[in-house]
Amino acid sequence: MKNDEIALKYSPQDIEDKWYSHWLEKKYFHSEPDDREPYCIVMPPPNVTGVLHMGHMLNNTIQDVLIRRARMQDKNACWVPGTDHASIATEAKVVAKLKEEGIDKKDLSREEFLKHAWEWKEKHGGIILEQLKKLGASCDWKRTKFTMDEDLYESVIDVFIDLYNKGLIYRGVRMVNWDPSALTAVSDEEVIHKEIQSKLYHLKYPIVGEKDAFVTIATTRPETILGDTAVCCHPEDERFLHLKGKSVIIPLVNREIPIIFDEYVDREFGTGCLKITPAHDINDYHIGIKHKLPSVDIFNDNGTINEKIGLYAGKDRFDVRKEIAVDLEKSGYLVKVEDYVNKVGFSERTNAVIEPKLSLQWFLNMQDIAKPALDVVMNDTVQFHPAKFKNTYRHWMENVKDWNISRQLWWGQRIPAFYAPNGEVVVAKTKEEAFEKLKMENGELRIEDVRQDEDVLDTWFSSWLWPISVFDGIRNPDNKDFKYYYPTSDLVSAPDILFFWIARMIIAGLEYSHKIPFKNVYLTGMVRDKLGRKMSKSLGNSPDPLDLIRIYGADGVRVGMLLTSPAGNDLPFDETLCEQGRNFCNKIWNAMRLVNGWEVSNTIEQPEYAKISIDWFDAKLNEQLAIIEDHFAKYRLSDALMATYKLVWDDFCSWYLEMIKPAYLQPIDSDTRLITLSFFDELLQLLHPFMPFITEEIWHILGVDGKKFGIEDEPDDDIIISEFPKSEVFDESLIVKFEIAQQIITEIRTIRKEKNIPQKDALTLFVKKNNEQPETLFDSVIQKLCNLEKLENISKKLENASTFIVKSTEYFIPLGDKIDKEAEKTKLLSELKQAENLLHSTQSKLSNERFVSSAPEQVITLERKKQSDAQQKIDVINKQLEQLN
RNA sequence: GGGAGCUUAGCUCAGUUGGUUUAGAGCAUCUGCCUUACAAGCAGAGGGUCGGGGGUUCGACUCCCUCAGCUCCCACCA
Repeated sequence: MKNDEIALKYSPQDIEDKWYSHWLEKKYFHSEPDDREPYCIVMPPPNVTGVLHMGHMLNNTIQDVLIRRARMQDKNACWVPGTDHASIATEAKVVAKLKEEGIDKKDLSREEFLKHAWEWKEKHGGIILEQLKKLGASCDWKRTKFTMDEDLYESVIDVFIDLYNKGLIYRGVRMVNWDPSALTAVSDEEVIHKEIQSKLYHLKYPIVGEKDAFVTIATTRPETILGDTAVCCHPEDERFLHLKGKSVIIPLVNREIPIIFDEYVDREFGTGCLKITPAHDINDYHIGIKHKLPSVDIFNDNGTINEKIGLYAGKDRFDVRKEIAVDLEKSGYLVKVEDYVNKVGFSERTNAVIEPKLSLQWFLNMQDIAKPALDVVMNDTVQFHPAKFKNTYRHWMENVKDWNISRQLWWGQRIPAFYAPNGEVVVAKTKEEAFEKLKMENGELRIEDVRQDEDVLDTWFSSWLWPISVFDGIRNPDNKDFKYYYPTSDLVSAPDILFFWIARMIIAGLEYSHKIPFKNVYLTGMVRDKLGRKMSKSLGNSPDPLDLIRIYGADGVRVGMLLTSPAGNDLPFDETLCEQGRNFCNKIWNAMRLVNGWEVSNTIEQPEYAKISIDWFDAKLNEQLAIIEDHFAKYRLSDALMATYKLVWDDFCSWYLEMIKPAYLQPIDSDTRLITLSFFDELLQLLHPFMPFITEEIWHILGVDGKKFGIEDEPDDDIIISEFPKSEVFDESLIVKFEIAQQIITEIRTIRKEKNIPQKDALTLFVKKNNEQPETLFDSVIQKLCNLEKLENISKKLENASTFIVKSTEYFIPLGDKIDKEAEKTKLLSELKQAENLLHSTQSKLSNERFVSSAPEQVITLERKKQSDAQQKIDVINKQLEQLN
């Protein structure tokens, strides 16, 4: 393609869809087992009804970088995408949608409701996966899975039955976290405790048989007095010992309840006297059991007061709290109200205030199966990046509680437990199987009387099998895919689901495959806004990722996401990051336009400056490749990107291309052009995992290897499947020598700027060697970049010249009357001061006997070198100063 | 109430087992340039007593103690 057909600026819109379809067409994303080394990532399945947010962007960009790089390293890369049925969240959405249509879930049968839910899933499910394509995600879409797919569903049921048969799953009445909005129990992990500004109500309970005598209790939840069954004091609290054996009357309710004594009570807190409501508080529940108290449940499932007591029936718990406070005050039972901060549990999914509730649920005993999962993380069989999360993980695993796995919902895997009318329960895969089992106990039983449990399983009870079940490894562990891809390589996730998901996947992996599910866990941070707030829909502080892609291009956004997000660190997101990414795209684009526009000459000789520039960049490239490899090995993707960014922008564009580019309208020799194109190719390959679209486009504009080297029958491959660059041995001394040249060039540029000398006016540079041999290797480059008509060695100082010193070599640029002696003098004096400071510090070290005797040889040699360098520099500067005077 | 981690330039972060001249990077800032690849750019420059205090050491951003501030996780104190 000729340059006049190429846009002046990179325009991503034109090319992203083109290349994405091309990649799909060529089936580059699809993987089948073969004899290569597998590299596999299973995508953390987003909620099927979700839309793409910034967290997904970050997470999936990282996964795509890892997958694309592995693919280019000739591993068999497989990225399995999919979605999660997210039972609570999806069911809540479907219920809300039906409500809008005037349909109440209560009026629907289970089958009717599920029909609506599946319709909703078909309509909205998968939007998020389509959005990921815009980002460039190179997932194996043929392997897309859904946690309620038939095979995954069956795997969940099989696992439930197996765990039940092993005695690890049990059913029992426990105090659980009840979500009055979703109308289901949730696990401990699904409850988020937040500090809430609330009130502490002090209430008087009249003592039975004593006139005008009361005990005062303090509570944050006055509405629960309806369910009180005792008042409790500390057995050694002298203030209350006289109440032993007495009773009190619950205000308004007028029920008589005993005064009991228990060491649980904190004498210092509140009034030192506690009301006991066993049905609605976990502590009270335990005290209730201990003291054999009755339990009075006062709530309906939706958080309204039931009719048991006859007061406030049907009213919401929070309305009643206000109302009862007023009523208590009116009747004289309210002593005072204090402001008080306490922690309240909220439902992770619905944000409703959790109600502790006694109910019959299914639980998984975690104690024993968690142990091996703790070990594999602590001994780094599964590696966490960053490793600091090992601590958090250990703490949770060592204190793991039984997992409430039943949910009072319909959307999900239905619990395979079946009941006979007499209450007998069996766990079986089908109703028929259950019937057979039940019939052995009860010959009279008819299959119509067998009833399946109404509840479904926690969503995480299906996603904990994800890395296994996407390959059908539960039902069919000997299948080819499972044996090849599992254990997967890397998991990219966020710390907030460390327990929900990651820990449980490791547990399930060890229990059901006897292997770890993945070797590395990369934990990203949270995407936050500029003010440090978590991005959320309710705050409206989250940009629409697709808008960002439209504005900055997918590659620009990817770079923006990755630039400042080291593993485990939060990403303070700012659109200017995407701008930086877009600018980088443009920089690469323009470098392409330069290289692409050159006329080639087969006759001209390769200039000296080009030869040495090529040697230098080759060394620099390999040096940086080694560094980038190291960053990747340590999962430091931001650092890998930044190193690549600087290599491309600074070393390649700002230095190398300027060093070799021919004068305007002059042709370039073919050797230099070819080697430059191959450097460009390597850089594009290095960039490709981060910036897939622009690199594929430029790769094709510049022409693949075949065209470039005049070999027309080279296969016409795409960059996506080309080979990722590897570092080779390089000449480090070239890099060090060039650094000196860079200093000289910078000094000359500074002089040009200070003296206002345009680049087109040629200068002369004189070099006077002092103590060391000046480096001349890059003289041709210095001459070219600084537009020097002459570069000459001299043995005497030069008058009326601007000077600078690099190492201990003096450089002079004759400028005639442009020399400002005072300014030169000031410059020299400040340099002198620096050198003297350095000299002093080295001298004081070296004159310290204990330093000389105890520091290692190397350090002392270095210090001596510093000292002599400083001394030399001081001498040179002093001589120059003499001359100025 | 326990536990973990963090505090280095205006912002976001590097800084490997204490010793690489005067602690680095990107962005931002300032100055000068529309120099035919690129103003979404080029060139140059400034900016930090490494949170405070103490200690160990010949030597501390790095190790120890202490104080302060921030963050996260866990926990049934009304």
